[in-house]
Amino acid sequence: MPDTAENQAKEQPRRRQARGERRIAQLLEAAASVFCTTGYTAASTNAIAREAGVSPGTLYQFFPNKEAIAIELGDRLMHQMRDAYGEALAPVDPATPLEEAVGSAVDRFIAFNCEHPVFFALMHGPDVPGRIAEEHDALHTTLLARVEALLSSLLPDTSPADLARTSRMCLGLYKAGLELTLGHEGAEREAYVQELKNVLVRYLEPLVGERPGREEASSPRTP
Amino acid sequence: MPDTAENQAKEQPRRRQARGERRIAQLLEAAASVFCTTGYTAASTNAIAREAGVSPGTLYQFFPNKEAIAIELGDRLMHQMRDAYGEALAPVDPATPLEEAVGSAVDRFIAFNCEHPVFFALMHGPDVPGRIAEEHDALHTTLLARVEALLSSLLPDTSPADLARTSRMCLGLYKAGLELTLGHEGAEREAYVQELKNVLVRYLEPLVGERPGREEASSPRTP
DNA sequence: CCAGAATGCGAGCGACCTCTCGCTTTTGTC
DNA sequence: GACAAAAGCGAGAGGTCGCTCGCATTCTGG
Repeated sequence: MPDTAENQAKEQPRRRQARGERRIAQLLEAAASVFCTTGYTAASTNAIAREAGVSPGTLYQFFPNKEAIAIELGDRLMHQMRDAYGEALAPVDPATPLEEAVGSAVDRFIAFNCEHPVFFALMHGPDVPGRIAEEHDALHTTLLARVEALLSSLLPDTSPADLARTSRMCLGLYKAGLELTLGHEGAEREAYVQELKNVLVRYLEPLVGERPGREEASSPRTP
Repeated sequence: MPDTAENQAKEQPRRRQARGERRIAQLLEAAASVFCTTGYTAASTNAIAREAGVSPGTLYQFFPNKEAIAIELGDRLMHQMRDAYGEALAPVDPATPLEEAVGSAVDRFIAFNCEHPVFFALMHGPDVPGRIAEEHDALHTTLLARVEALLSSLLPDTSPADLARTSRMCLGLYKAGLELTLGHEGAEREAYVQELKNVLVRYLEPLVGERPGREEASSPRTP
């Protein structure tokens, strides 16, 4: 199969110059900024082009439509996340204290979301259409599976239904804590992160309390 | 001041016939349905009129603009909520067990939101413009103040900053639990309500543990 | 019963948004 | 330097949506 014109739907639609790659990065950055402040639907392609300092026509030189911008942005973020924190929830040494497991997982994901606030904006808005919602669902399912795996190793004797419910609950609590965390800066942000950890640990502690080799540790506030 | 034409901006803009009141209720019901399925911004006034079985012109006979529909809907819901559950968070007998206080407050608000899913759609979407966001903020502030008052009576010796943070956290957790609850039906819904109560109680328990006349009660799962 | 107000209609106006198209300018290659 | 491909432009086509306006119909008070 020769690399003719009709092969353009796969991988490399056409040859890009270095300038083009730079423009793409620039446009994605601009899109991230606009999506963050206005959300996906309210963000106009003209506004994204203006933010990037190019004409609307130039934007459509590199993206077939508005949705593709969000898709590409989401894909790149997903890759970055997998590269940086792919193992965040994977290793589940049953001997790890609950505080430590929860704390490190929360820290990793909070850090990523603080560095890339678009991620939350894209994955949280109820206004995203088709394809992006699919990405959202895929991510949610992946995360849910990870959490479920982690919890099932911590809570071996729990029914699948309870496990699924508890996992969803943990994800929901994390999302709520993330929203509060992103809404604050500096020391206050740190405090919210700590509160989120407290919530999760205290929620899960009674469920794993029967595990061998664990002592009771209850610190009412952060020491 | 006579009740002339220029007095129409207050209270009763003009005289309504019974048919008009019926149409208004009908339009609001249709709007609630459309808002629920598509969100506020994506909901078109033509779609609302179609859902109500009237022409677009008729809709604008009763509402000056799209925003006013949401405002009126929000106002009516707020009134219903105040009438039905206004006292839900108010009475704070310090002798009340934490489980009971949290449980009844959660039950009341969950019940209201289950009966009126529009409420969540209107108050949750990040796409709502100006005035509705104000209503949202007002409600949030009110609820926050109530929670803060309730917690301050349970936790007398806590700094105002910690109190505010804990209150916000509780509200955020409630919102997360509400979303999960609304996403399920029947027995599963009940289970999520119970999990939400567990989360809140376990989160707050260590903070009120020093209160006199309380015994430790830790039930790993719902009995 | 009738005058005037309230209700009801639906084509269509203006604003905005996504995306296109013909064109010029820049870049890489021989 | 010549030439093709890529990058860049911006007016505007085509479409949707909020909302209006002129006119027809139904109600209500005197």
